[in-house]
Amino acid sequence: MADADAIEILKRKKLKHTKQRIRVLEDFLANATAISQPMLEKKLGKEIDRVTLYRILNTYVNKGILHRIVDLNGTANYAICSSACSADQHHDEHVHFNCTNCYKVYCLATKVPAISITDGFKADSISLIAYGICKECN
Amino acid sequence: MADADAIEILKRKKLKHTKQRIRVLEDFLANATAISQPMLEKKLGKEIDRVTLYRILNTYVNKGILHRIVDLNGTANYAICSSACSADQHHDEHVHFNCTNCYKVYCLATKVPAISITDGFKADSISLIAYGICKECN
DNA sequence: AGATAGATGCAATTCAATTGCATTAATATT
DNA sequence: AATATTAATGCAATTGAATTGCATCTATCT
Repeated sequence: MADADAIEILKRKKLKHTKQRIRVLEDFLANATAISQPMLEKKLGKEIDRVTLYRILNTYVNKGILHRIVDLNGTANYAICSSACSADQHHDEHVHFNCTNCYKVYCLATKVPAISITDGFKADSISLIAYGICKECN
Repeated sequence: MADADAIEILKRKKLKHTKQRIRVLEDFLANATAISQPMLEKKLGKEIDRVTLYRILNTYVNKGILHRIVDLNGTANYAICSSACSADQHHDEHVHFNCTNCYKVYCLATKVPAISITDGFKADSISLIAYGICKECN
Protein backbone atom coordinates (compact mmCIF):
# COMPACT_ATOMS: atom_id res chain seq x y z
CA MET A 1 0.00 0.00 0.00
CA ALA A 2 1.00 3.61 -0.59
CA ASP A 3 0.79 4.28 3.14
CA ALA A 4 3.98 2.40 3.73
CA ASP A 5 5.94 4.47 1.22
CA ALA A 6 4.76 7.73 2.70
CA ILE A 7 5.60 6.65 6.23
CA GLU A 8 8.99 5.44 5.09
CA ILE A 9 9.80 8.86 3.62
CA LEU A 10 8.61 10.69 6.73
CA LYS A 11 10.79 8.45 8.92
CA ARG A 12 13.82 9.09 6.76
CA LYS A 13 13.25 12.83 7.05
CA LYS A 14 12.62 12.58 10.80
CA LEU A 15 9.15 14.01 10.56
CA LYS A 16 6.24 12.95 12.72
CA HIS A 17 3.88 10.94 10.60
CA THR A 18 0.50 12.40 11.21
CA LYS A 19 -2.65 11.43 9.37
CA GLN A 20 -2.58 14.71 7.47
CA ARG A 21 1.04 14.46 6.40
CA ILE A 22 0.55 10.91 5.18
CA ARG A 23 -2.55 11.91 3.27
CA VAL A 24 -0.76 14.73 1.45
CA LEU A 25 2.37 12.76 0.73
CA GLU A 26 0.39 9.82 -0.62
CA ASP A 27 -1.30 12.12 -3.03
CA PHE A 28 2.00 13.33 -4.41
CA LEU A 29 3.35 9.79 -4.63
CA ALA A 30 0.29 8.71 -6.59
CA ASN A 31 0.42 11.62 -9.03
CA ALA A 32 3.76 12.46 -10.61
CA THR A 33 2.39 15.80 -11.79
CA ALA A 34 2.63 19.19 -10.12
CA ILE A 35 -0.39 20.62 -8.35
CA SER A 36 -1.17 24.05 -6.96
CA GLN A 37 -2.09 24.65 -3.37
CA PRO A 38 -5.62 25.82 -4.27
CA MET A 39 -6.24 22.71 -6.39
CA LEU A 40 -4.89 20.44 -3.72
CA GLU A 41 -7.05 22.17 -1.15
CA LYS A 42 -10.11 21.69 -3.32
CA LYS A 43 -9.20 18.05 -3.81
CA LEU A 44 -8.78 17.40 -0.11
CA GLY A 45 -11.98 19.20 0.81
CA LYS A 46 -12.40 19.34 4.55
CA GLU A 47 -9.99 16.54 5.28
CA ILE A 48 -7.24 18.99 6.14
CA ASP A 49 -7.41 22.58 7.28
CA ARG A 50 -6.06 25.12 4.81
CA VAL A 51 -3.42 26.39 7.21
CA THR A 52 -2.25 22.89 8.01
CA LEU A 53 -1.93 22.18 4.31
CA TYR A 54 0.21 25.30 3.83
CA ARG A 55 2.40 24.23 6.72
CA ILE A 56 2.78 20.67 5.49
CA LEU A 57 3.72 21.87 2.02
CA ASN A 58 6.30 24.26 3.45
CA THR A 59 7.76 21.57 5.65
CA TYR A 60 8.05 19.23 2.69
CA VAL A 61 9.79 21.86 0.59
CA ASN A 62 12.22 22.61 3.41
CA LYS A 63 12.97 18.93 3.89
CA GLY A 64 13.53 18.32 0.21
CA ILE A 65 10.46 16.13 -0.29
CA LEU A 66 8.62 18.52 -2.59
CA HIS A 67 9.77 21.32 -4.81
CA ARG A 68 7.87 24.51 -5.23
CA ILE A 69 7.19 26.04 -8.64
CA VAL A 70 5.69 29.52 -8.66
CA ASP A 71 3.46 29.85 -11.71
CA LEU A 72 2.48 32.78 -13.90
CA ASN A 73 -0.13 33.92 -11.40
CA GLY A 74 2.30 33.87 -8.54
CA THR A 75 0.58 30.81 -7.12
CA ALA A 76 2.70 28.06 -5.59
CA ASN A 77 2.65 24.65 -7.26
CA TYR A 78 4.22 21.55 -5.80
CA ALA A 79 5.66 18.35 -7.14
CA ILE A 80 7.56 15.49 -5.61
CA CYS A 81 11.35 15.77 -5.71
CA SER A 82 13.65 13.23 -7.20
CA SER A 83 15.18 10.95 -4.58
CA ALA A 84 18.42 12.91 -4.88
CA CYS A 85 16.95 15.94 -3.12
CA SER A 86 17.81 16.71 0.46
CA ALA A 87 16.95 19.43 2.94
CA ASP A 88 20.16 21.24 2.04
CA GLN A 89 20.09 20.94 -1.69
CA HIS A 90 17.64 20.29 -4.41
CA HIS A 91 19.48 18.32 -7.07
CA ASP A 92 18.71 17.02 -10.47
CA GLU A 93 16.24 19.72 -11.32
CA HIS A 94 14.16 19.46 -14.42
CA VAL A 95 12.42 21.97 -16.62
CA HIS A 96 8.86 22.94 -15.80
CA PHE A 97 6.17 23.95 -18.22
CA ASN A 98 3.45 26.42 -17.28
CA CYS A 99 0.47 26.54 -19.60
CA THR A 100 -0.71 30.08 -20.30
CA ASN A 101 -4.17 28.72 -21.04
CA CYS A 102 -5.04 26.25 -18.28
CA TYR A 103 -2.24 27.34 -15.91
CA LYS A 104 -1.27 23.75 -15.19
CA VAL A 105 2.35 23.06 -14.34
CA TYR A 106 4.15 20.06 -15.83
CA CYS A 107 7.47 18.52 -14.91
CA LEU A 108 9.31 17.81 -18.15
CA ALA A 109 12.05 15.26 -18.64
CA THR A 110 14.47 17.94 -19.84
CA LYS A 111 17.14 18.76 -17.26
CA VAL A 112 18.06 22.32 -16.38
CA PRO A 113 21.36 23.07 -18.13
CA ALA A 114 24.32 24.34 -16.13
CA ILE A 115 24.75 28.09 -16.36
CA SER A 116 27.43 30.48 -15.24
CA ILE A 117 26.41 33.01 -12.63
CA THR A 118 27.84 36.50 -12.34
CA ASP A 119 30.60 36.92 -9.76
CA GLY A 120 29.38 37.77 -6.30
CA PHE A 121 26.10 35.90 -6.62
CA LYS A 122 25.71 32.49 -4.95
CA ALA A 123 23.00 30.36 -6.53
CA ASP A 124 21.50 27.56 -4.43
CA SER A 125 18.91 26.40 -6.89
CA ILE A 126 17.77 27.15 -10.38
CA SER A 127 14.29 27.23 -11.80
CA LEU A 128 13.63 27.05 -15.50
CA ILE A 129 10.03 27.49 -16.53
CA ALA A 130 8.82 27.43 -20.09
CA TYR A 131 5.53 29.26 -20.73
CA GLY A 132 3.21 28.34 -23.54
CA ILE A 133 0.45 25.99 -24.61
CA CYS A 134 0.47 22.53 -23.10
CA LYS A 135 -0.22 19.19 -24.71
CA GLU A 136 -3.80 19.09 -23.48
CA CYS A 137 -4.74 22.60 -24.58
CA ASN A 138 -3.20 22.19 -28.00
CA MET B 1 15.87 64.66 -21.12
CA ALA B 2 14.44 61.28 -20.21
CA ASP B 3 10.94 62.46 -21.06
CA ALA B 4 11.72 62.40 -24.76
CA ASP B 5 12.89 58.77 -24.66
CA ALA B 6 9.80 57.64 -22.83
CA ILE B 7 7.49 59.45 -25.25
CA GLU B 8 9.40 58.05 -28.19
CA ILE B 9 8.86 54.51 -26.94
CA LEU B 10 5.16 55.10 -26.30
CA LYS B 11 4.75 56.48 -29.80
CA ARG B 12 6.47 53.50 -31.33
CA LYS B 13 4.13 51.18 -29.42
CA LYS B 14 1.11 53.27 -30.34
CA LEU B 15 0.20 53.97 -26.73
CA LYS B 16 -1.29 57.19 -25.47
CA HIS B 17 1.36 59.05 -23.58
CA THR B 18 -0.22 60.06 -20.34
CA LYS B 19 1.58 61.69 -17.45
CA GLN B 20 1.40 58.44 -15.49
CA ARG B 21 2.76 56.24 -18.24
CA ILE B 22 5.64 58.58 -18.87
CA ARG B 23 6.43 58.73 -15.19
CA VAL B 24 6.57 54.92 -14.88
CA LEU B 25 8.53 54.40 -18.07
CA GLU B 26 11.08 57.04 -17.13
CA ASP B 27 11.69 55.26 -13.91
CA PHE B 28 12.47 52.02 -15.71
CA LEU B 29 14.68 53.80 -18.22
CA ALA B 30 16.65 55.41 -15.41
CA ASN B 31 17.12 52.18 -13.46
CA ALA B 32 18.28 49.12 -15.35
CA THR B 33 17.36 46.90 -12.41
CA ALA B 34 14.15 44.99 -11.81
CA ILE B 35 11.63 46.30 -9.31
CA SER B 36 8.55 44.79 -7.72
CA GLN B 37 5.11 46.33 -7.99
CA PRO B 38 4.94 46.99 -4.22
CA MET B 39 8.34 48.70 -4.22
CA LEU B 40 7.46 50.78 -7.24
CA GLU B 41 4.18 51.74 -5.64
CA LYS B 42 5.99 52.82 -2.50
CA LYS B 43 8.45 54.81 -4.58
CA LEU B 44 5.74 56.60 -6.51
CA GLY B 45 3.76 57.40 -3.41
CA LYS B 46 0.50 59.08 -4.30
CA GLU B 47 1.61 60.16 -7.75
CA ILE B 48 -0.21 57.24 -9.35
CA ASP B 49 -3.12 55.18 -8.13
CA ARG B 50 -2.31 51.54 -7.35
CA VAL B 51 -4.77 50.20 -9.89
CA THR B 52 -3.45 52.49 -12.61
CA LEU B 53 0.05 51.28 -11.85
CA TYR B 54 -1.05 47.66 -12.21
CA ARG B 55 -2.68 48.46 -15.51
CA ILE B 56 0.30 50.36 -16.85
CA LEU B 57 2.63 47.52 -15.92
CA ASN B 58 0.36 44.98 -17.61
CA THR B 59 0.09 47.11 -20.72
CA TYR B 60 3.87 47.44 -20.88
CA VAL B 61 4.36 43.69 -20.52
CA ASN B 62 1.81 43.02 -23.26
CA LYS B 63 3.47 45.52 -25.56
CA GLY B 64 6.94 44.12 -24.98
CA ILE B 65 8.26 47.15 -23.12
CA LEU B 66 8.72 45.44 -19.78
CA HIS B 67 9.17 41.83 -18.83
CA ARG B 68 7.63 40.33 -15.75
CA ILE B 69 9.58 38.14 -13.34
CA VAL B 70 7.58 36.39 -10.64
CA ASP B 71 9.75 36.04 -7.57
CA LEU B 72 9.93 33.49 -4.75
CA ASN B 73 7.00 35.11 -2.97
CA GLY B 74 4.85 35.05 -6.05
CA THR B 75 5.16 38.81 -6.37
CA ALA B 76 5.56 40.33 -9.81
CA ASN B 77 8.79 42.16 -10.60
CA TYR B 78 9.38 44.21 -13.71
CA ALA B 79 12.38 45.22 -15.76
CA ILE B 80 12.81 46.95 -19.06
CA CYS B 81 13.07 44.69 -22.09
CA SER B 82 15.90 44.69 -24.54
CA SER B 83 15.08 46.63 -27.67
CA ALA B 84 14.55 43.34 -29.48
CA CYS B 85 11.31 42.64 -27.63
CA SER B 86 7.97 43.11 -29.32
CA ALA B 87 4.37 42.61 -28.36
CA ASP B 88 4.41 39.19 -29.99
CA GLN B 89 7.66 37.87 -28.73
CA HIS B 90 10.09 38.51 -25.96
CA HIS B 91 13.52 37.83 -27.38
CA ASP B 92 16.99 37.75 -26.07
CA GLU B 93 16.03 36.73 -22.58
CA HIS B 94 18.57 36.76 -19.85
CA VAL B 95 18.90 34.93 -16.57
CA HIS B 96 17.37 36.49 -13.46
CA PHE B 97 18.63 36.18 -9.95
CA ASN B 98 16.27 36.22 -6.99
CA CYS B 99 17.89 36.77 -3.60
CA THR B 100 16.45 34.53 -0.90
CA ASN B 101 17.50 37.07 1.70
CA CYS B 102 16.48 40.51 0.43
CA TYR B 103 14.15 39.19 -2.31
CA LYS B 104 15.58 41.60 -4.86
CA VAL B 105 15.54 40.51 -8.49
CA TYR B 106 18.57 41.11 -10.70
CA CYS B 107 18.92 40.83 -14.45
CA LEU B 108 22.17 38.99 -15.14
CA ALA B 109 24.20 39.20 -18.32
CA THR B 110 23.95 35.44 -18.82
CA LYS B 111 21.59 34.45 -21.63
CA VAL B 112 18.99 31.73 -21.23
CA PRO B 113 20.32 28.66 -23.05
CA ALA B 114 18.23 26.97 -25.71
CA ILE B 115 16.42 23.90 -24.44
CA SER B 116 14.43 21.17 -26.08
CA ILE B 117 10.79 20.94 -25.09
CA THR B 118 8.82 17.73 -24.92
CA ASP B 119 6.67 16.99 -27.96
CA GLY B 120 3.19 18.46 -27.83
CA PHE B 121 4.19 21.47 -25.76
CA LYS B 122 4.60 24.85 -27.45
CA ALA B 123 6.82 27.23 -25.52
CA ASP B 124 6.45 30.96 -26.18
CA SER B 125 8.89 32.20 -23.63
CA ILE B 126 11.32 30.83 -21.12
CA SER B 127 12.19 32.08 -17.68
CA LEU B 128 15.31 31.03 -15.88
CA ILE B 129 15.62 32.21 -12.31
CA ALA B 130 18.55 31.42 -10.04
CA TYR B 131 17.79 31.59 -6.33
CA GLY B 132 20.43 32.31 -3.75
CA ILE B 133 22.35 35.09 -2.03
CA CYS B 134 23.01 38.23 -4.02
CA LYS B 135 26.12 40.35 -4.25
CA GLU B 136 24.81 42.88 -1.72
CA CYS B 137 23.73 40.36 0.91
CA ASN B 138 26.96 38.38 0.67
C1' DA C 1 0.55 5.49 31.09
C1' DG C 2 2.28 10.13 31.55
C1' DA C 3 5.25 13.90 29.98
C1' DT C 4 6.63 16.88 26.26
C1' DA C 5 7.54 18.56 22.00
C1' DG C 6 5.50 19.42 17.97
C1' DA C 7 1.33 19.46 14.73
C1' DT C 8 -3.32 20.83 13.96
C1' DG C 9 -7.54 23.76 13.56
C1' DC C 10 -9.85 28.05 13.90
C1' DA C 11 -10.27 33.07 13.64
C1' DA C 12 -8.40 36.99 12.19
C1' DT C 13 -5.24 39.39 9.29
C1' DT C 14 -1.97 40.73 5.64
C1' DC C 15 -0.83 41.61 1.06
C1' DA C 16 -0.97 41.29 -4.01
C1' DA C 17 -4.02 41.72 -7.61
C1' DT C 18 -8.60 42.42 -10.00
C1' DT C 19 -13.30 44.33 -11.17
C1' DG C 20 -16.97 47.76 -11.87
C1' DC C 21 -18.05 52.23 -12.57
C1' DA C 22 -17.92 57.19 -12.77
C1' DT C 23 -14.67 60.73 -14.11
C1' DT C 24 -11.01 62.66 -16.69
C1' DA C 25 -7.63 63.20 -20.26
C1' DA C 26 -5.64 62.28 -24.93
C1' DT C 27 -6.21 61.73 -29.71
C1' DA C 28 -9.15 62.22 -33.95
C1' DT C 29 -12.64 64.94 -36.57
C1' DT C 30 -14.81 68.69 -38.27
C1' DA D 1 -9.79 75.76 -32.13
C1' DA D 2 -13.82 73.40 -30.40
C1' DT D 3 -16.06 69.14 -30.17
C1' DA D 4 -16.61 64.18 -30.46
C1' DT D 5 -14.69 59.84 -29.50
C1' DT D 6 -11.95 56.60 -27.41
C1' DA D 7 -9.16 55.16 -23.96
C1' DA D 8 -6.90 55.88 -19.30
C1' DT D 9 -7.38 57.10 -14.57
C1' DG D 10 -8.99 57.04 -9.73
C1' DC D 11 -11.82 55.27 -6.17
C1' DA D 12 -14.35 51.70 -3.62
C1' DA D 13 -15.05 47.19 -3.05
C1' DT D 14 -13.65 42.49 -3.63
C1' DT D 15 -11.00 38.22 -4.53
C1' DG D 16 -7.56 34.94 -3.46
C1' DA D 17 -3.14 33.32 -1.69
C1' DA D 18 -0.57 33.11 2.28
C1' DT D 19 0.57 34.09 7.27
C1' DT D 20 0.11 34.75 12.41
C1' DG D 21 -1.47 33.91 17.18
C1' DC D 22 -3.37 30.94 20.18
C1' DA D 23 -5.77 27.08 22.17
C1' DT D 24 -6.19 22.16 21.52
C1' DC D 25 -4.82 17.82 20.21
C1' DT D 26 -1.58 13.97 18.86
C1' DA D 27 2.72 11.44 18.10
C1' DT D 28 6.76 10.08 20.12
C1' DC D 29 9.89 9.26 24.21
C1' DT D 30 10.69 7.80 28.77
